[in-house]
Amino acid sequence: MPELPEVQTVVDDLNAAGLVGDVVTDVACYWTRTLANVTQVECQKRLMGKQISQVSRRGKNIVFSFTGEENLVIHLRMSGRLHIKESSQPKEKHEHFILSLKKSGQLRFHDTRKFGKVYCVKDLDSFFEKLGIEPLEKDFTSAWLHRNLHAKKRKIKPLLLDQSFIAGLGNIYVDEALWDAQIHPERSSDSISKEESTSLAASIKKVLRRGLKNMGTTLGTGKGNFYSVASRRGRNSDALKVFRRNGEPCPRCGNVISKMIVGQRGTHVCNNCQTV
DNA sequence: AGTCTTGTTCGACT
DNA sequence: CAGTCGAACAAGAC
Repeated sequence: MPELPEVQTVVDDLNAAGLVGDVVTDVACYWTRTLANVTQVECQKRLMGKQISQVSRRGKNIVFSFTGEENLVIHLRMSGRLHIKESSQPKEKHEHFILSLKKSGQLRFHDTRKFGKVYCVKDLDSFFEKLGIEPLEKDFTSAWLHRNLHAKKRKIKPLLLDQSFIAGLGNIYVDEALWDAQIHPERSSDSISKEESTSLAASIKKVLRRGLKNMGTTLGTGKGNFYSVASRRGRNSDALKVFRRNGEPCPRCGNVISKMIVGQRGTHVCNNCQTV
């Protein structure tokens, strides 16, 4: 569920909550596979007594950096959420990982579908080695996009979803960006012209920044939907133009928005103004 | 009851 | 090697 704007919203909330400077007093994991690359015992051994020096984001990953070359990386995948609670509050069914802190209480990782992952990482550079470019950083330009689209021969949508190509885009913002740039999701990457690359790069930044401004996209009311740290919903769903709007008129041309499968993912498209 | 899902990875296949 | 496809992970929403 959470893509770049949602993950950044969570990171901003964690920073606003004042986690930086706090110290780890305990580590607990209740679903073995959540803690992906270390055992609970090893994670505990490595983090106990360490102080949080920074909370940041890389792609869809949340990075807690500690003094003494340790990091905790959390990927929310489909249904992960982070909440800060008092240790006296009863543990909920889907809270699978809990980091206890000296001042702030407990950081709890809640994940109904259990796809989320927590990693203990010393060397962030090698951990993120295969992760692609950050779409909101200044090295992500239309020239970069055009050059790299032409280095591949893949359908544009699955390529944009590939985290080793661009880090942080997911199904919602890719559908929105392709609609905004008027490019059909099944176009071959090497068929995208220079002009189209320019509008696509601009559209990607535009939809991500709008999602960020609206503090993320929350769809529906289900438990698996996006909620930020203080269980706050994102307001970006009203700003979506095509995602889950199949059957509704395209806001640009009035043609009915349709839904199709591209790269095994549900895909929303206006077949009139997104050119094949 | 059956189908779908906002993410990622792996192996089989072309 | 490059790319595509289905399955797997797991639970809930519709």
